[in-house]
Amino acid sequence: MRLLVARCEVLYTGRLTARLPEAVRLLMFKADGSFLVHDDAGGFRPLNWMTPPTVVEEEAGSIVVRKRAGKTEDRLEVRLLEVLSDLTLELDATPLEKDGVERHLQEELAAQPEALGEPLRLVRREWPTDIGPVDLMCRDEAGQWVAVEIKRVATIDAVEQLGRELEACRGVLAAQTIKPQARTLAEARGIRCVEVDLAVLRGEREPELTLFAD
Amino acid sequence: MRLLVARCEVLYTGRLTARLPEAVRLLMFKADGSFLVHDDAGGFRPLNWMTPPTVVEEEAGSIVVRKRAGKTEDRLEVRLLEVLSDLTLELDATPLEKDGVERHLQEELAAQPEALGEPLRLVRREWPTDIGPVDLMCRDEAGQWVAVEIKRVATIDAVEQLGRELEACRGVLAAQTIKPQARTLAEARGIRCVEVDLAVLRGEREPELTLFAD
DNA sequence: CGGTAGATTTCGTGA
DNA sequence: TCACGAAGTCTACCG
Repeated sequence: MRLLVARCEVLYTGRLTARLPEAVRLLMFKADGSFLVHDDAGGFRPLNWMTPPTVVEEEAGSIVVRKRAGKTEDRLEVRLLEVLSDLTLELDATPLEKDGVERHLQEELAAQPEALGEPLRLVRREWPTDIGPVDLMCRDEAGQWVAVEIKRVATIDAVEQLGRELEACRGVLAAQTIKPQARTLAEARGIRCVEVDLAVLRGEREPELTLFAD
Repeated sequence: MRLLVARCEVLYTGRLTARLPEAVRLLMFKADGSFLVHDDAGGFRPLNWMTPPTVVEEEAGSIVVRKRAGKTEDRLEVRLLEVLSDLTLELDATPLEKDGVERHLQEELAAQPEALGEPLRLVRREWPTDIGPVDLMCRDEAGQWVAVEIKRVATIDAVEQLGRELEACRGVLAAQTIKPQARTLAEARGIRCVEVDLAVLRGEREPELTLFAD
């Protein structure tokens, strides 16, 4: 990785056009071809950037980062006015080990569909349909099909997505969080809502009031 | 901004839990309180991060970045094993000047709704409805209401969004790009699709075949 | 402060 | 390559 601190002007042309006026910023060149322009604010997102694969061309006082993006070209032009620091270093690249995303929720609910609040029998995970896959396809005690859509946070879009499937079967929306408007729309469409807790599903925590148990 | 290059282990607990095993990485502390962990791959996104407002606590060989997020707390713990570089610098913060986002498309189409392919009269921009605002609300020659939804890239979700409004009026979906599935669904629901070009709307380029005109 | 929609979303996965 | 859906999405805006 190369870290360049410089007074510079940056121009981007691609999906939109954007300009960064002359100022002192951090320019970051990653070994994988990524290029990022950061300043001292704006949080997690760079001001400008380009993701790999890129081509970097450097000349005196100017850097151009290019990338073929469809039929057009994405292009970042950096005009260097003053270089304050130029540091190259060797970093490792290790994967991030995550736990708690939607897939884990799906695994737990597949193993114990009764956690959805009624006796359900799992028929298939990732059931392919014309319009897209259903997360869990189940049957209830009456033998009727029940499509289960799982989200970490359910918004109105999740209701729409589930609504597309429901011609001949019931629907259940399961999420760690369900937005009020999503709940309202879901219930108006006959979709049952269940809020689930991953830690409870895994038996790592008791349902309800664990926080205040002594 | 402070740039710390160190061999470290990073633990995140919050919306999920994640761990970065021991390796050499770049730790970035921005003046606004942002904290980012980058390695030499993975493109634009940090491996771990925390957006402001944060509290940073540093002790010998360990850094903790904390943030209150709702009722729980987001927490990043960094165990420092070896510091290879520690650089503090003064950067400027200037805004990015963008052009070509959805709002610009809306401005142009509001000024010339006939660019949507039929004689339309604009009644209001950002018309508030129960379920959300309509980008452009127009009337056609017959006096019927026409709701126009504008996207930079239209997917199936844009069709759904527009479909919610269409009880008593027609719908037009305008975008720079319309995905094939979105187009199919839209037409099945009586929603007309128009692909528009911002440069053409602004008169900066001729419609069609400009690329190959000599 | 909560909810919604936009983003150069980015990123992964499957057809 | 294309298309769709998740993301610790983040971020701005509006109530």
